[in-house]
Amino acid sequence: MKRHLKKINALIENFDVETELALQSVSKTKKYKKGEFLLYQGEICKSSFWIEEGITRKYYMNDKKEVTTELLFKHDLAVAFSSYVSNQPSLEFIQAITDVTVSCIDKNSFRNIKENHPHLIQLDLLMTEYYAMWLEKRLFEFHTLNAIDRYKLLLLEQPDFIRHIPLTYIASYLGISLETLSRVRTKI
Amino acid sequence: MKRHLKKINALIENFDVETELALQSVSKTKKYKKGEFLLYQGEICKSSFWIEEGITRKYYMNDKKEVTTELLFKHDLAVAFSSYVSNQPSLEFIQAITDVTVSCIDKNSFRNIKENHPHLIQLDLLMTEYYAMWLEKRLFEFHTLNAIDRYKLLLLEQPDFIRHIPLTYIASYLGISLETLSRVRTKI
DNA sequence: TTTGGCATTTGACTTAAGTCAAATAATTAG
DNA sequence: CTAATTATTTGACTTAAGTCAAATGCCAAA
Repeated sequence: MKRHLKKINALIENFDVETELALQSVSKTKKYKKGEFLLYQGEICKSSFWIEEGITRKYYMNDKKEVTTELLFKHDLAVAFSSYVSNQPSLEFIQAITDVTVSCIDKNSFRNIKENHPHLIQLDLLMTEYYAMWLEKRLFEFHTLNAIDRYKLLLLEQPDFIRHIPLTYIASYLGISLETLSRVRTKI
Repeated sequence: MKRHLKKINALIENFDVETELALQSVSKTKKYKKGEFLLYQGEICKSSFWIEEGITRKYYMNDKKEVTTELLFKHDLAVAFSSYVSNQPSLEFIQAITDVTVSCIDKNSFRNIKENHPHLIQLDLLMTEYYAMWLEKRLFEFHTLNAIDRYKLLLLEQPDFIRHIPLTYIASYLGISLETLSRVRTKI
């Protein structure tokens, strides 16, 4: 996964000036306050959000309960993927859980500039591959680890981030109840 | 998801003859007997397998138990994705569960011809998007459905599954024990 | 600095699904 | 066709995690 991020960075480093400008031309800086929504469930996701600062999460409602699907930090890309790709209403919300600054990239404009900038379609592919690998990893962890071990792994992989996030979100991200998470924490 | 498959097909229909030939030049028909392996755990996945005929599955071992990650049918693409993308040893086996015929596409050759055939990188992107959406859907189903409903959904979406596939594989694909699956089946 | 509202923990109980063992049923090989 | 093997079902019991309710901790605004 890390290796793949390096590939992505290497590609971006090698962008020619034109490509860089094109990308800038379709990007727009936006700011959201803690608690505000970058995307609502039911909306079609028409842009991707490159996190410049702060933390966001993706989640959906199931049975009046929130299921957090992803936690996104500085230099992550927040998108309601299926909605973005297939132009269908999003099942997910995207919400700022701290004040955030994002670089908002319009989807249609990005599609347009991809035509003339081969590096950009490569970037798109690499990012999508990265996301698919991340999803595979997440599925794998749900199948092979119990609540305790999933929490331990999260601590291991994202130690500092976890500090700033309410346990409710972490529990729902780990797919366990808040109470179970609380109990897990005492056992570590 | 269906809409996305249509996009993929539309793209393939519109391939120019050169692209088509290039693709053929890196493809090679192979046959496997029931039970044989297209890929072993630990191998680096250096090709993708387009299923022409038959059924395969992807699975890994966890605690001496098999976890089936994907069942693949005619016109599906079987790849150990993370291994393929990041050149790391595969955690997964790919196994023929009936006699199968596949069109085996060499990864490096495919990467080479992508350079000169822009349609092919578009194809790559669309296929990867499709896989990522499928993974999202699978995660969603694990989080929102219990054993009974996951089985019902499988019956609904892939009725032909059940006919040709031993229950052990179906159970491990649904993430439940064989016994639970057996009990679920009586309750339908 | 107090108060009201979240966030977290703790306790008692329930439940979905797993495990282990054994009994049938269905295929396959000889 | 029959034995052997493999697949599936059934039963009794266990367990990880969920639920509901209450207690405690913690911060932020008045």
